[in-house]
Order: sequence, then structure tokens, then C-alpha cells
Amino acid sequence: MDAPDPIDVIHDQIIRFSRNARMWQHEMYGELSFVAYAVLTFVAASECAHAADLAAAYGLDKSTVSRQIGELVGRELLERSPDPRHARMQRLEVTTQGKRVLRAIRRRQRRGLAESLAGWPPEDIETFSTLFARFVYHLDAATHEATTNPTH
Amino acid sequence: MDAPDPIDVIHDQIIRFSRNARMWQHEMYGELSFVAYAVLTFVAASECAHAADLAAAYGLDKSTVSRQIGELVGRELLERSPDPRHARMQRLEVTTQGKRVLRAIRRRQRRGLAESLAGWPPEDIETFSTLFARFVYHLDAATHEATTNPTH
DNA sequence: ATTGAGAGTTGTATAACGCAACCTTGACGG
DNA sequence: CCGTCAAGGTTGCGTTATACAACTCTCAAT
Repeated sequence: MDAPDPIDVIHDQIIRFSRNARMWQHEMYGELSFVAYAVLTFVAASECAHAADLAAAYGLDKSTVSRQIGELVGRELLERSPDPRHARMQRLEVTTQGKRVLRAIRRRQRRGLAESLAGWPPEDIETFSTLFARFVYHLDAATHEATTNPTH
Repeated sequence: MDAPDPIDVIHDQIIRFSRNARMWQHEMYGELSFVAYAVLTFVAASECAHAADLAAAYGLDKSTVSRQIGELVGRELLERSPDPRHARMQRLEVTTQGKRVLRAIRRRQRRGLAESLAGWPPEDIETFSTLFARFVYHLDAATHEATTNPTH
């Protein structure tokens, strides 16, 4: 009963986590789908985001993004207006209500997370957050490299 | 420029990770969808799993599981036979080829993971794997509790 | 002026999913 | 025994998210 390879352990956790995320998606993002939430977050975070940026960021088709935006505009969570400087693009902005919804979802997620971590010693939380951030960063980098540098 | 709350950092990483997972799903699971992969893994791991168990484990409808199994049987990755002891249930087994496919996917995932972690000091990997496992465990417990104990 | 590329929309097909209706089997109580 | 009922599984059907392709519109470069 020697200790298992840490990489295998991490791999296993990723699978479990994905399974869980799938199962609790509705719960986590409330009235929004994951993609809708991501779109809203992206627009909120970046000054003057365009639809094409969203498609690139999430690996989605233009049409999908267009329709998602349309839906969010219809629900008055997002505002779409022609960009005065580049008439072929459009400026996206999160409405006040959109920000409210976003805040509510974030709050709910954060609360759930805090509950899960309730019993943890603060220094473990700190350590985990640091390592987790590094991990996701490296994962991001690796996958991004895989596209731009097709030497598989 | 004080340090951000670790919980917020973790939250942010979860979102980023989910985004990435969505984007690289095809790459990660190869010829299988995530659900198909999960089904195969589940059957492989548990002696004599039934379709209903799968539905419960992944929060999917019976019909969805049934069709997924049908597809996997059609591709000869899974074998479905009447259970001799409970005629209304059926016994599921991963075929030799199914095991081969599973191994190949796992290998690929593991390699990608190892690449991402290439520059890490071993003790950090070790620490991260431990904390990550604890984290997913607690997340699991919290979400599970949320269903069985509806005091929301 | 012409051409070409990029941003966005819309039509269409597909795949995954949930819900509901259904069939079969076995357990349990008259 | 026999009827009722719950559980496992399948199938029909509608919904939704998605990709792909064809299109329009605008701008920039020659």
C-alpha cells in the first residue's frame, strides 16, 4: 500500500470534479447557462469586448456567440450597440440588471465554496489557492501551446 | 495591492478551469464524449454496475443512460447481457476493446497533465494533489448534502 | 473602383438531453 | 394463488445548444 502517484491522484480529481460540475451546473449558475455566465463575465471584465473575442476565448462558433448575446440582450442583461469607431463591430456592455445577476450568482457560488472549505485551516486554503492558480495557469498554457504550435 | 481573498482566487480558478475543460473536451476524451467516458469508467470500476446506478451517479435521466449504453454497445466497447439473478436488470461489462480505448485516453490525459506539471518541484505536486483531493472530496460532500438534506 | 478580409446574422442539420408513456419482472399482501 | 405496485429499461417526442455554411455589410489596401 505505497502512496499512489500524485499525478494520478490529480487526474482522478479532475474527473470527479468535472462530473460534479456537470451535475450541479444548473444550481451553480442559477438562471444562466454556463456559457451565458461566461459571456457576461467576459464582457464585464474586459473594456469593450466584441463578439469575436468571446468566440475565440471560449472556442465557440460565431453563430453560437451571436445567439447567446441575442438571448442575453433579450433578457436585458447585456446591451448591444454599434461601435462608433468601427461600424462593422458592436460594443457590448453589461446592463445594471446584468451586473446584479452576476453579483448574485457569484455570491451564491462563493458561499457554497466557503461552506466546502469551512473546516480547513487558513494556511491550507492559502496554499491550495496558490497552487491551484498555478496549476490552472499551466494547464491553460499547455493547451494554448497545443493549438498555436501544432507539433503534436 | 493587498493579497486577494484565497476563496476568491479558488473561485476564479474553478471558472477558468471549467472554461478550459469545455474547450478541450474533444481533445481530452478523444473519440468518446465526456458522458461516454464516464459511463465506461464507472462500469470498469464497479463490479456489476447497472444502468440505474449510472443515472444516479451522474444525475442523468434513465433514457439518456440507456441510449449512451446502446451507443457504446454498438461500438463494441460495452457488453450488455441479462443479469441471471435479476432478470429485469442487465449486467454491464467493458469489453477488451473498451478497456483498450479507456487505457489510451487515460494515457493521453496523464501525459498532458504531466507536461503541464513538468516544471513543478515534486513536493509542490505532492502537496497540490493532497489538497486538491481534499477539496474535491469536500465539494462532493457539500453538494451531496444539499440534495439529501433540503434545508436550503 | 475593385477586391478581399473581418464582424455579425440567419438558415439548417445534428446530437444530447429530459419527460412521459410504455413494457417486463419480481415482491408483497390479500 | 392472484392482483397490485414499484423498479429497471426502452422508445417516442420535443427542446436546446451547438457547428457549419451562406449571406450581408463595412472597411482597408491596392
